[in-house]
Amino acid sequence: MPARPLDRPSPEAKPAPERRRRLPAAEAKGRILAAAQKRLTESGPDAIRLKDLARDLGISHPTILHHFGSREGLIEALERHAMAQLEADLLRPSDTEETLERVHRTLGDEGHARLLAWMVLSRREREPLEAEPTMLRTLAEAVHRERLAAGHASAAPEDSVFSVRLVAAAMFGEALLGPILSWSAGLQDDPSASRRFRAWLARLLEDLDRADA
Amino acid sequence: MPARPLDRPSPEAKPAPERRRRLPAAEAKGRILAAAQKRLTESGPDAIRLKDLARDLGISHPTILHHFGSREGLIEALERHAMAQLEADLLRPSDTEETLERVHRTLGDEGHARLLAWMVLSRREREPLEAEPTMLRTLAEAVHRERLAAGHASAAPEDSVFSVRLVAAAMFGEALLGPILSWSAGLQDDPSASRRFRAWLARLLEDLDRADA
DNA sequence: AGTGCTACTGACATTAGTGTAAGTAGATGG
DNA sequence: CCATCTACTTACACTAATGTCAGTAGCACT
Repeated sequence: MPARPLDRPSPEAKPAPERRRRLPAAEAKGRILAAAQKRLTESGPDAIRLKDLARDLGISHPTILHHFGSREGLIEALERHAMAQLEADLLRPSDTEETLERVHRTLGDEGHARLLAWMVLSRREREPLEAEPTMLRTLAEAVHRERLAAGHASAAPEDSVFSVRLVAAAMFGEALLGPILSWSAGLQDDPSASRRFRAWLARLLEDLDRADA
Repeated sequence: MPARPLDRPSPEAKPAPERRRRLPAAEAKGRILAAAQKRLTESGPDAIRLKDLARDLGISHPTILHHFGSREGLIEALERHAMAQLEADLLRPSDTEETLERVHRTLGDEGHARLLAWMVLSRREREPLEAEPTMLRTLAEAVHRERLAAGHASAAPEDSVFSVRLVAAAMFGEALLGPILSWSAGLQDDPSASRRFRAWLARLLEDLDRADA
């Protein structure tokens, strides 16, 4: 039986005609982005292959190209998407320890640290991440106001900036290297080590808020 | 004139016979690893392409395969090489601020943070980095001894572990995200911001060493 | 000098990955 | 109910990357 490549695949042969589903563009893009992010955070930088991604979603790979133009376009959309999500996740205020836990969830379990790291690594030539959010500034200002309100007389604005910077860098490093750090510190498989560390850090930060240097 | 593909490329046509150089295997491997590391830290994860690497070195790409068996073999060798180098760089003791500066140089300027991040990202399935060094443990023990020696009565061993962990995570994060953090904090292009931050952190750590909680 | 070992090379096979062309079919508005 | 728009598909073209093969040549040893 000769194949008729471009015709519809002979309806009488296929048991289930498998009615094709057609999503609105925004919805399709969203699903593709989510799947790409999952692949990236779970399996690393080399895991975003159009065909694999398409297979995950049960679609064909040109569909992805249809929505994003090119692989590069997908990557850019993914970066914008991830940065927006990260910013939204981080800018909800709460008390110190709870904030650290939330940041840890966002950065660690949800894979935003891996995503961010990958973005930084694959960015060639120092071109800045477009539309850089000014999260840290916002946070630092909030911290500074709190310190003043708490009667911390000698609080310098730069101290607050540095505190926030320390937390950001440390939580990012902890999210990426956590298991390695635990191992390297000799606490082989103590899953609570990371949480105790965050609690310890929260206390340290609260001391900083109060201390009158 | 018919080509004679497999013969030597017709000596009378080549102006300079360009005498071939032959290195001892260890030396050749070392050069290849160094070039691979340079590419990785400068241009990101996708930059280790055998042909490009070979061109950098003025050799042919099968030479790399000859020495490392496969691209994967090269990657593994690169990881071992980098971890050994990192450990050697970090385990030389000195005073707090100087240590931070040295760690920053190693992690930042020399690109070990990028390398480490890439190793973590591309590691599939949580397989541990083989031969994990116990750097942090060693450092934490040193810190703890110093605290006791300085008369810090209530020093708990875990506090030292956490201090070291904080520094490790923070310096790693700072090395990778430094410019982004500066930007995000509103200090656009102040190149000394990162150094002032490290000095601030060094003072904080020294306070921790002395504080009697 | 000759011989053996192996670092190294050019040419090629293979595969995998991005992107294109052309056509199919689901939804929506008239 | 028809026309149009576009999400989506299959088949294919092209490129680039890893890896193989057979052969070349530098270097050490006798």
